[in-house]
Amino acid sequence: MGQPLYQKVIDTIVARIGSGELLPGGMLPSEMQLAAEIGVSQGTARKALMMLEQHGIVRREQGRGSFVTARTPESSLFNFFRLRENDGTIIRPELIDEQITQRDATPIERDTLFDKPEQVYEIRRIRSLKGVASTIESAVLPAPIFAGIDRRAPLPSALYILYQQNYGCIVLRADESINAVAADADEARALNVEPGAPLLRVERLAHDILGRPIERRRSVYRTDQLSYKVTLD
Amino acid sequence: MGQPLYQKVIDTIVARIGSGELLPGGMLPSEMQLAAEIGVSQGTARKALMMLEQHGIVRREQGRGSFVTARTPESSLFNFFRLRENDGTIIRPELIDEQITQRDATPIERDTLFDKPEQVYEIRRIRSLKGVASTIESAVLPAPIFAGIDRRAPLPSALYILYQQNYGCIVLRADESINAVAADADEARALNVEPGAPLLRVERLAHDILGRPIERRRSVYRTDQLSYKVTLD
DNA sequence: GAGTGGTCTAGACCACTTT
DNA sequence: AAGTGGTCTAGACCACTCC
Repeated sequence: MGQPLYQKVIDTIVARIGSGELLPGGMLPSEMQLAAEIGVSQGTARKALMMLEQHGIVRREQGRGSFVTARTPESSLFNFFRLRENDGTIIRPELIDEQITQRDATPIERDTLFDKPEQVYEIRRIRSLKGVASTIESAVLPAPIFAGIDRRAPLPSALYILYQQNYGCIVLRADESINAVAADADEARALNVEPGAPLLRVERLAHDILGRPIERRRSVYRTDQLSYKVTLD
Repeated sequence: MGQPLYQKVIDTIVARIGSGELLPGGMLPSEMQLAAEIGVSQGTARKALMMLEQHGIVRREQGRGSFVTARTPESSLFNFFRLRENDGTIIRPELIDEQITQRDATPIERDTLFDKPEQVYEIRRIRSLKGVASTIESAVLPAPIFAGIDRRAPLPSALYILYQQNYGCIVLRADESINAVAADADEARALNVEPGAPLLRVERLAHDILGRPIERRRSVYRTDQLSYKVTLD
């Protein structure tokens, strides 16, 4: 055997999720069923399920079963939206403005997004926090994967739920690059600050359950009242 | 049994590390030895060791053994120092200036640091990246735990190695709160930027292997050439 | 009561490192 | 050759959920 048997179990389950055979929130076969199907022992199926749980791909509940991780609007939004009150309280963003366009991919977009798309959708949004316009976001998606997303406006606040429910893309990881920048004229107007005021710029590349880079996002935040909070380990 | 047996194994090992009986980098007993010592099966000792490995507390190597995680200057520094080149390359900071003082703890320091210390050490440093003064840092430590650290100046660039090797504190987790701020007069002078220029302010609370909050740190970074990079999942 | 995952054991064989 | 961790199996009992 070139690879461990539990890896075969993992691959099988991830493939079934990716193909839509297993839906987010849906129940997986039990340890015994999986073991019998794939031809391994119950302990090996168990190890695979535990590893999938560690990766956040499945959730296991004693007495009930194993389920494909369904990111709720709450968990999905706040796992990747890190702005918090200074005491750590979560805040619900509210949509102020939204534009969706389809256009040619820039060279860097084509090179960094999955499958090197020639066309992308760009979702531009301005959202408020606690009644104050606080975020400007631009999300860029490969058009082949998210076909027709421009006809779904207005989009929900939690985009990743939309990706999951309508396009089968479960976002599990995002790499972010953070800088302090001075507000330009457009940003100052949209966020109601002075030009040159310090803003937090966050550039993100989000990956789905198969590790495919499926979204580039650039966000600009006011952080005079709120903070970006993260844990390192 | 109120708690799982593997938890007993974990607690035993963590206690031995915390007490100095097991040193960072040192070898742990084998799975069989641990099982015999604590009175569990080899599989249970194995599970405990694997969980400790996931938490980054031990490292396991096939054919060699299990070892207490020794954070090298490289891994320790760059796991918690997130400034990178825009392409992700790591950068080695160099010390420009350092001051260590002992003083009364502020109320918030006393309340958030381990054991509510009345006295703290404060380490103020300015460091350069790629030849440009880029970071101002202030680390605040409980004096009872870090007794005499003020006599160790000049300190190494990787403070967490010092904490580990001389005070038995292995830093494994840090909660950070990030804001974009405008440079004040002092910061502008130290970092050679205009007053009001955007800077990244990072406030950190670092916890050791026992979960004790042992350092408050406030850093201010220039991010015009570099970026703070982090992965969310 | 039936089915699920959680814990624990005992043993086997393999791959790797060290002596 | 001896010792280590890595994989895999088979089986037991428990705690929990659902019917």
